[in-house]
Amino acid sequence: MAEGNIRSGGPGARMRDVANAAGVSLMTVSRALRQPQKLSEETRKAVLDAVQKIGYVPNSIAANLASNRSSVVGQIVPSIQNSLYADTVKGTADVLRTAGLNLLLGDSGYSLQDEEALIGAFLAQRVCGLILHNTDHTPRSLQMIKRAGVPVIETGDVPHNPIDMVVSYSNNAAAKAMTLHLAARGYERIGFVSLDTKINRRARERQRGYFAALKALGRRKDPLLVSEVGPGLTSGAHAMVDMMTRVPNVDAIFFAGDVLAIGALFEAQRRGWKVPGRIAIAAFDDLDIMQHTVPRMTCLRLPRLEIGRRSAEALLERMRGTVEPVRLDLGFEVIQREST
Amino acid sequence: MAEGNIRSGGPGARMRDVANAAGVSLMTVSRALRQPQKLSEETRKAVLDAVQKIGYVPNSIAANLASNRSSVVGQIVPSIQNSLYADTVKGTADVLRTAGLNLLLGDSGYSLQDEEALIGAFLAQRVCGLILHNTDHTPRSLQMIKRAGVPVIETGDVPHNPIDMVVSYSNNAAAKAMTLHLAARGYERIGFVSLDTKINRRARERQRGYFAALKALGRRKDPLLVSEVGPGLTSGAHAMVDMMTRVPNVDAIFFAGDVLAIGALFEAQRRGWKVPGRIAIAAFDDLDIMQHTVPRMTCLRLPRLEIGRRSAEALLERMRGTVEPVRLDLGFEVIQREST
DNA sequence: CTGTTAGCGCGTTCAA
DNA sequence: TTGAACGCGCTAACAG
Repeated sequence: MAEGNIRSGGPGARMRDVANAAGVSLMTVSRALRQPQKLSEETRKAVLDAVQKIGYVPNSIAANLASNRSSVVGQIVPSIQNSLYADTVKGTADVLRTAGLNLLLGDSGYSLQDEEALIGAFLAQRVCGLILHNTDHTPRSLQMIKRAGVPVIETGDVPHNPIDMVVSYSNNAAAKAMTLHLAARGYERIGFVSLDTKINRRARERQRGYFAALKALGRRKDPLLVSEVGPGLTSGAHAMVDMMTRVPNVDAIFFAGDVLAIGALFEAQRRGWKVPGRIAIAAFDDLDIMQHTVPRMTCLRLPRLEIGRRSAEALLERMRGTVEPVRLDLGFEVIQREST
Repeated sequence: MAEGNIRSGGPGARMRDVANAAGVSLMTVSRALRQPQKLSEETRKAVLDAVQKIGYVPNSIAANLASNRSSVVGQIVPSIQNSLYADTVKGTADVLRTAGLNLLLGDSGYSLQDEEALIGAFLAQRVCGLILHNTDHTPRSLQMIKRAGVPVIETGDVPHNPIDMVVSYSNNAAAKAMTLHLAARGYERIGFVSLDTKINRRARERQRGYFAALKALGRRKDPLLVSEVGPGLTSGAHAMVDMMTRVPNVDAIFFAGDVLAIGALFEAQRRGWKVPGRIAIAAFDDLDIMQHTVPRMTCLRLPRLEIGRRSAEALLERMRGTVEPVRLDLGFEVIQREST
């Protein structure tokens, strides 16, 4: 566990000191801070004045231990750098703040092993809830969570077998909807580019949604129109060029991952390919930038921030006693713009 | 303080249970987990087996209280959603993880009051260090930090009067360098757009750097060539159009904030303005996207990730006993591309 | 190498 | 409305 840590502060006034300064007992100070209405006005004022004067900062570590409560929520995202997750984290942080809770944040780097390690560390910190942007977990992760009995929110997809609560949208449904949308606009040969479906369930679900749409349309899967690439703008550019080389008459490509679509659009600009004249491009997620590119990008709008907010709220609900596990599908929206 | 929290877990095995199961004392279990080399191999193995079998998750809350150590670092950024800070957070998180430390993350929303509240909450959690992406703080913030005696890193600029440690680059120097660079490339009337300099010290320092460059060049400040706007792509677009309306012969604009430059570039594309023929555009920060736009964007490269990493490392150093406060200026780099 | 004792700073539970 | 005793789960400091 934690090694290179430090003595966490200098002298640091304790509650005892405040009690002495105010001429009351320990408990009175404790109450003044947590249940002010239970004290007479003058006592309360005396205590709070002493707190101010001494500059007392409560020790929530001790409070947690004594009360067996915690005021920290753990959230684990696949990548802090990815602005999509940043939105969700922001939503969570906002709601938690208003409730006086704090956020312990972890980056799993898309690795289930790392997620497991983080879950262990967070449970050791006795978080009062976990928000996982992932629906696959190692057996040990599941075991630890069950044993701890901590409320959990899964997010990022709708799992078939949720651990506890779910706040998300369906990758499958979203990808299917976009594919059908493109077909409805008259595109005949729609390519699909995503991240690695073997290690990334969200990518896999999106690909399944794409296939489901083809089936509904009575079209055949064409392996040449499906590709999986790494993350990043450059990947998107390459994927587009490769696919157009293999299948010259492809007329639309649906990029179901990160910033792939933007990379492709920029590459098309560089090569002077008309979008959507030569090739139509659709993206999965409505990043801010999608409505500023030239042409503006057709995409799906996912409730990123809302997922973070609702997740935190679901946790708060549970803490207030609701037992019914929240299972929310927040849906999505197809945004038609000029790129298709 | 924390209100709507929850009993943090079900039964949850304690160290006592492990001790019983392994037939040893409490301390032996504690040692097996934290100083394995101090135990005989067989004892250690017996204990660790028991830990596995029982599924024991240590209680770091209790450990913290008993040892007066903490394994949590607090980091406060102005905006989690801003990908610049996300990079820094990522750097911090990575280094902390390898050291077994955890990250308590806060979003101050650019407000000193909110920063103060977060600092209070983090100190209550007895964090073993603070990383603040800000060099201005309320008096109460400063007082709390001093009293707590916690190591602090300030980041995001080089403060004249650091609280403790600093890991950053100089906004002033960077802005000056870019302005000089533009002048050296032959631009005569260089505009400057930033965020609000009244509430944002980084913006202020950048503006000062721009003015310093003008002075060094023997050019006059022209108020019409200086503007302050809100954040966002749209702001950048408007700022450019406004400035070009006011000063038709402006030949370059240096956007010293967020994604302003990208918004401007897209607007130029929409209007069919040649970049840099009609107007040259330079950006402050080397977002990934800067090297993919058409034309690619001239910008400053700031050591975002490195700031996060080094900050965490400086904290670790301090915890290992180094008293000398780290004061690092990690510098920057001017990246010349086709937009200027 | 292992165990025992004492207490970290606070909240809970009672009694006053 | 206020206070005293006790213990949360663990580690430090010692003893063996």
